[in-house]
Amino acid sequence: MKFAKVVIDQDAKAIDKEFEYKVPEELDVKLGERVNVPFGTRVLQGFVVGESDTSSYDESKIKNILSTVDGFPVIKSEMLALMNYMAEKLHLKLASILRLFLPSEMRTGKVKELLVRYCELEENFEYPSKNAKKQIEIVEYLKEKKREKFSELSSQFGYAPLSALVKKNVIKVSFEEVKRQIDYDHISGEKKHLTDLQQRAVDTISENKTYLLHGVTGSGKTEVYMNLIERELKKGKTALMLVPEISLTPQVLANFKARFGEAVALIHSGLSAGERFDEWRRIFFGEAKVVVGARSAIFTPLENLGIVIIDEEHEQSYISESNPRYDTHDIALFRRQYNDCILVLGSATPSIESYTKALDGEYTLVEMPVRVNGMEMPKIVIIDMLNELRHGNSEIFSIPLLAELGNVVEKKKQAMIFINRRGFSSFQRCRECGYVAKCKDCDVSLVYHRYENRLKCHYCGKRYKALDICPSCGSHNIKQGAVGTERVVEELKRFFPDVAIFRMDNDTTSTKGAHRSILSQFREVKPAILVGTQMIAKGHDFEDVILVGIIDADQSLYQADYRSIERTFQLITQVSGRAGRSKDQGKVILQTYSPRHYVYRFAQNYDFKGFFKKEANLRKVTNFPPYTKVLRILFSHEDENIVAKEIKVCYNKVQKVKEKYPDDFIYLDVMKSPLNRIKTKYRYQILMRFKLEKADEIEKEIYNCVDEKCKSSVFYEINPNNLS
DNA sequence: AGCACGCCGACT
DNA sequence: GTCGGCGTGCTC
Repeated sequence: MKFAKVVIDQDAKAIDKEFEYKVPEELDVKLGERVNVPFGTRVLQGFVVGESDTSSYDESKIKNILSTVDGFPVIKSEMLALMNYMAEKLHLKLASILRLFLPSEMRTGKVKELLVRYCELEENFEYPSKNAKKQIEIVEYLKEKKREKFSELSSQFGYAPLSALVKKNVIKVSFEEVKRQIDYDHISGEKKHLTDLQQRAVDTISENKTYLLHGVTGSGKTEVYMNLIERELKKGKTALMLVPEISLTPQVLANFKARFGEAVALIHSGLSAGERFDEWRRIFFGEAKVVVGARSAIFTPLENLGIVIIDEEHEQSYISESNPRYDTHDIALFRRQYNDCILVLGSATPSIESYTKALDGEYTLVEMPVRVNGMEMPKIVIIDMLNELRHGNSEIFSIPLLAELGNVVEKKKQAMIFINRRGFSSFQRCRECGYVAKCKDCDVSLVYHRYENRLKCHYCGKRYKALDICPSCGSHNIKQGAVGTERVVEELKRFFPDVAIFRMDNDTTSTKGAHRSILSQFREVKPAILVGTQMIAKGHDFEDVILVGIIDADQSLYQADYRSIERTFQLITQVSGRAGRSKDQGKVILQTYSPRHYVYRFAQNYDFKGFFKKEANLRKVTNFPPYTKVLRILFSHEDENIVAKEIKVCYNKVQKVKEKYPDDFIYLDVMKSPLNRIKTKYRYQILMRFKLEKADEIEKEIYNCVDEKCKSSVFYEINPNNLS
């Protein structure tokens, strides 16, 4: 290599490209290494992402690489390929992609290897004098043990005699790196016997392709995953397993640690900087063969990958919504292909996208329709809250829910109350007839904006007057806003003053470990009620929970988002899984103002296939993904005039593209983002929806529309989850 | 990003 | 005259 292509490690659009440098003879620079390079008047760090014998730039201007940073390539070749893929496909900055591949600790340099001082006796040491009793003890101890931690000796015999021995050169001190230990629950790792269904799944998932594992809650997917991983390990391969929120699922980690021991590395946001740094290096240098982690773990540098698993593949947390924006599925598919290995997407309620691909043959469908213990799913009772109102009950809780709660208390069992509160915006609903305002053009629910007292469509930006009279029945009884967890706890205390009530939401779990602590407290008390948001939907299995109450199931149903119905189905199924893990069949009370909505009928019968058919058909006729593509381009800048002007220029160009493909575009418009100003930056967006056939072609043209040197920062998002 | 260069106003 | 404002443009 005479010339190296270097990406400067700076998060700026203007310099986000490859710069060429000469590699000096005496310097051994490898592809993927971090290097220090002269850049303008400064010295900056960069990544070597390419090499060649010739240069494509004025050679007299090409400078020398000054030095290497780590002495080995931190970016492996798979990740370089992934960088190029992500840059082209997702239009992300090269530097920001590369940063995903390294623990941030490596760039800031703040975290170092954890070094521990070890003590050993010098070869020809002078025996301490008779008076120095402690020193003699230490020497005798070391004669026996040969080697011991400085801190251990110090605490056992005292610091003074120890340091005296070191000073007299009786004891030699050396430093050794120790990896930080990560906290997890210890359980026994005995291998469970697989049911026929599980065994069949393990046997089926054997070719290097993508599988969608559709297994009902309690069908024992984790055990299947572990067997698959074991098989790959036996072949000398490595395994990557992603879970949605690892801090919420401690038992998954405990299971893996018990089964695979030291071979497991853990990557998630709850780790301290030092822990993450250590785990990353254990993976990089091949010590760890199995990685369990949240979204970002998809970028871990495991080599010789045999299997990638995405558990609960439908979860929203697999999509990164802050930059760089990416969908874990795309990255997993890339890595599967690159390594020619197995990819398993597992879920009790697969996403419409994934299930569609499975039916189309793109993924192979594997089904586990029965629970391991043969137990029935808990019975779901749908309560019509309008009916409750009509009968004079305007409380948060329906009569049947109160009755069931009373029953739980009497039996000294446990209940969970789930509040489906997402985001901070809400819809308006008529309390008489249940009417919810929808956008005329988009068929999504309108979102109520308090400051402006208006209803807005988050898809097309159209604004409507807020409701004061119901257009459907003429009632003035319009309600908005969501019921919070705090309020529910208050109300519960009124009805059950002597029962232990726990609350779990963002407010009560902000400190590290709070989550686990609330759950373990709850476990100890009977009778008890746990009130919480999404985060109680996952977590430990509680044997004594025989009742789950869903307060306002509609909350997620009327989100201004084409995926809201799908999400509601997933949520109900998941929450219901919390009830009846024991001998008693559990019960679910689901309170809704739209009892006739098909999502509840299908959820009640645990009929995923029926639901899928209905929902997929709706997406088809309303032209939403997976049958079309939604593309959002978000511009943001401090100066509102600049964003507005720049996005207008861009929009005009996109319109030209639309004219070129008149039959493919379903929708195109430009608007302020619903969250117009965030962190002093004004946000404007172009939204469009087009058919799939020529999507790649159209996308390419769209990307060319954006002026390379515009001042606003620009983000692209495909099929965004929310449009704020 | 961050630094140099450059072209304008008000100061010892 | 010259010190310093920040607009523009470049960095292999």
